[in-house]
This record gives sequence, C-alpha cells and structure tokens, in this order.
Amino acid sequence: MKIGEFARLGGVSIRTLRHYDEIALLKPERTDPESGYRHYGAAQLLTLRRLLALRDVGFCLEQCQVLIQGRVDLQTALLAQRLEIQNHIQVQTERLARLDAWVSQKGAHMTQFDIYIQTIPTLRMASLRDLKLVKRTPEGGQDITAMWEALWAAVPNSKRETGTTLIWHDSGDSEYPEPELLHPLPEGASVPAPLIARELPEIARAAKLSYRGHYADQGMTDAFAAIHHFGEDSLHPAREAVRQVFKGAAGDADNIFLIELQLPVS
Amino acid sequence: MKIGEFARLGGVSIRTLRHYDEIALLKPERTDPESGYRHYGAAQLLTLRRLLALRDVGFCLEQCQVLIQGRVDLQTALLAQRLEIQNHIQVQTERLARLDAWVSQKGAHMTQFDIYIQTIPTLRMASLRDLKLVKRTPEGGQDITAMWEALWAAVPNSKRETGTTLIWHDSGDSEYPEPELLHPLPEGASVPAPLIARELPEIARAAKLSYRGHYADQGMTDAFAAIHHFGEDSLHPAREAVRQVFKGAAGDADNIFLIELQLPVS
DNA sequence: CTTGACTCTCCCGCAACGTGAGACCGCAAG
DNA sequence: CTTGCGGTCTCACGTTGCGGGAGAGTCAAG
Repeated sequence: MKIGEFARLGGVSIRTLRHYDEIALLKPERTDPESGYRHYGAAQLLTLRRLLALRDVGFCLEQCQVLIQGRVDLQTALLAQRLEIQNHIQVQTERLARLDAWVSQKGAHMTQFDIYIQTIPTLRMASLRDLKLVKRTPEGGQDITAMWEALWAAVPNSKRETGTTLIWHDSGDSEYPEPELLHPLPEGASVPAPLIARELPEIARAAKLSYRGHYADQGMTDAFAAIHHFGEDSLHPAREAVRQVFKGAAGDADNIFLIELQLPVS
Repeated sequence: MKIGEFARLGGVSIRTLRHYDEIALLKPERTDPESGYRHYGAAQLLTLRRLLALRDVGFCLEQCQVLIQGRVDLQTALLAQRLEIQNHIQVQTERLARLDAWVSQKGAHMTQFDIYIQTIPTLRMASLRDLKLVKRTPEGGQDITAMWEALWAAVPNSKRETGTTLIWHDSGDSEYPEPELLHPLPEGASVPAPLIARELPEIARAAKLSYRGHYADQGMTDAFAAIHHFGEDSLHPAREAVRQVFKGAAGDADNIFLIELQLPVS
C-alpha cells in the first residue's frame, strides 16, 4: 500500500505519516531503496489506529512511542493522563474565572485596573515597625511620614532599591491598623540601625494590581476597593494583609510613585 | 531602570523582556546605542502589567499587541476570549470522557480495542442492495457470499480499491436486517451494471474501531459489542447503523481482513 | 586596575506537523 | 515510444513563546 492510500484509510495526512516515519514512530513495512517510496501493510493500520487513539487522549508522540512498544503499562499511563487532563481543565477554569472577574469589573465602570495572578517568592527584608513614629491626622487618618524618614535615614543612598513595601497590620489590640515598612535586604548585607531583619513569606498565588499615584490618595482607595472586589468576586482571598509595594518614582510631581498592591488568594 | 531590575519588579524573566522587545511588543523607553543596554521607565511597568494580565487570560502575544495599542475593543475581545476558553474546556472534557471510556473498557477485561473519534467525509459509492442475493444459514444467520461475488463481478480487477463497506440496515419491514454492500466510486467513473450510485453522508464524529479477522466471526461480535458499549458509555450514539469498512487483506489465511467499524456519535 | 555581576547579540531547541520548491516515479493514452 | 499527469520523494523554512548556552562587552565597587 502506498502512502496516499494508507493515509486515506487511516484518516491522516501524508505529511503526518512522513513525520512519524522520520521520528521512527511508525516506519513503513518496506521502503524502496531506489525510489524511496514508502510501502505500508494493512496490519500497520492497527498500529496507526492505536497511535491515533493515544494521541487523541492527549499523549505526546514520545509517550505514544513507549506505550505502543509496551515499555510502560498502558493502564497506569492512562490514569496519569487522566490527572493531567483534569489539571488542564482546572487551569482553564481558573483562567475563565479571572477573565469573568475582569469583565465584571469593567462592566461596573470602575477605573480600569489590570489584575493578574503571580507567585511571589520569599523575600528577606529589613523591617521597621514603630508606633512612636506614627501620628494621627486631624481627619482620623495616620501619618507615616516619620517612618519613611527613619527608613531613608537608616538606608544609605547607595543601598536603596526599588521594592519598598508597606503593610497595614490589622491587629486586634489597637483601634487602628499598624503600619510596617520594609526594604529589600541584599544577601549578606547587615541590617541598618533601628530596623530588624525579617523574612516575608512566599505568596503562592497573589493577585497583583498596579497603580500610579500617591501612596494614600483617592485613586489608591479605589485601587484597594478594586482588588478586594476582585478577590471576593472570583477567588477566595486569604486572611492576609495586602502588601503595597513601591516600584519607583513615576511622574512629574515629587510624590507620584508606581505602586503595586498584592493580595494573597487561594 | 536596567532590564534585570525591571524583570524583578515585573515578575518576568529577562529573556521574556528581550523577546517582547524583539517582536516590538514592549520596547524599552531608551536603548543605549553604544552598549545596547535597555533602559525601562517605571511607567512601563503598567504596560507590562496589562500585558501580563492579557496573556494570563489566554491571549496570544499578537492579540496582546493590538489590545494594548487599543486598536480593537477590549470588552469585545474579552468576550470572544471567553468563548475560546469555554470551547477549550469542552474539548478537554470530551477528551477526558473518551479516556474514561477507554479505561472502563480495559477494566472490563475485554479484548483490547482502540477506539477513537474522527470525522468521515461524504463518499461517493456504488451500492448493491438486493435481498435475492442473501441466503439464510441453518443457524439463523444470513449468508451474503453471493453479494460479494456480484460486486467483484461488476467491478473490474483494475478498478478495485480498499474501502469496501458493509452496512446492515435495520428496517422495520423485515424480520432481519438488510445488508448493503458498497464500493468506492472514483470521480467521474461510470457505475457498473447491477449497482447504483449513492452518496454516503458525512459523519461529523465517528467512533472508529479496527479489527483483524473474518467479517463475521466471534471476534467481530466482540468488536461490535465493544463499540456499542463505548458509545453508550461515553457519548450519545446516533440513530445510524454501524458501517463495516474493509481495508484490505491482512493475514495468512484467505478471508482474514482488516476491518474498521464506524459508529456515528454526537 | 581588577573583579564580579550584569548585559549584549547570535543561534539552537521545543511539538507536531503545514506548506511550498524542485525533482523523480509509475501507469495509461496517443 | 513518448507524453502526460498524478503521486511521491527530499530538503528546508514557518509556526508559538520563550529557555539555555556561547562568547564578548559594560558597569560599579573595592
């Protein structure tokens, strides 16, 4: 049987058969050494059929090869492949959930924020957490300018990096949330004076939202609202505080920053 | 900001950023013409963030590009992408169903048949359907040897092809199913004497099972059982007859063929 | 000045073929 | 016997989204 007929009977393209020959997955019964013509036997249709059945349930060609040769147990491989597919379905389902959350956010005519999920590794940081540096403002807010100044005083100009992080801890003790200011600590570096070293734990799945502006203006309030809305709408927000990461100056005015909010989700 | 820092802040690899520069998806704010160093601005993190959010919901980079440039409506694209993902999920779900059907088949310790789904195009065939050529056997079966002989008498040796098909029509009129024997008709060929031309309709989704043996032995009975079991187990079998397609001699004995059963499913 | 950490530009590799380009083979008709 | 014409052959590049490595150049600190 020449390749064309074999392809018709098998329901695959000629190119596919040539490919399978090339990678030694399904070699023709005989290849004319003179003309190079491939000749297949009817029995090979059975092999092809099994091959297609395997490919059909998602095995890659390499796996198909070892399965056809019987070098691994088919039953086992099928069950493993089941998990693989289920995992794939779950990934797509989560993707769909994120998309829906995005659509619903836009539908609400809110300011458009782009939220997406990423993992954040464990970070070694220098931490500053001192209530004495926090002042109440007349409006009932909290002024942490002094904390910033303390941080910049402790970190020499040359050691400064992007990635400074602000976390508002919601401890039950106090009426107000307590701010913690952190700065990345290069490996092996010593901790500057009033700060202490601390490991910021990994976040396996964090919803990230970027925002351009001051660290405590109206837009930031909206951004907080948006990321919490996202969390509740589509995923289970973890019982952890939002991290507010400063990623550098970005603008004409002095205190316009690029800020990223990070909300742990499950 | 040099590429390394930008990559850290963005949570992507340096290689990825270089790739995006290369395909003009996200070019650095400035590239030093002398050293070739890329310099990114903090504001570009916002673009990167949006890019990642788009990529995250499954858009390809080319789509991301036009979406970022605002050349098409984001809302529309998101809804289209929703359908895309749902479609993808459905494909995977069906794949899972086929796999499960396969596993359960093997679990039942039946002879191992490889079943998989394919579409069959419309086929022009020469059809022979004549009850006068069918004889009852003592066991209550039907002998269609005469039909085969009539077919081969009508088709000249040189015109014979693989793909001869046998269909048992389950008409309510008769007590017994009525056989129809078909042979592929090359384009523009005339129809031989007692046969009539007929179009075999397309089967959008056919479960295919290959079998090696006689066209009516015990193994074939098992094969029929297996394909019906598969159909009922995993998919909705259509109300159409199984086609039995002969794909050539395959063995030492005279009447050993390679036969494919085709069951339309939805 | 030297070192070590970054960064640069190629270029190959991945999975599973699709799509030509240019040449050869085989069978039937003139 | 030649001429078609359809089938087949072998390269070889394109697809998607980067990862990894070679070899060379750049930058800031000690």
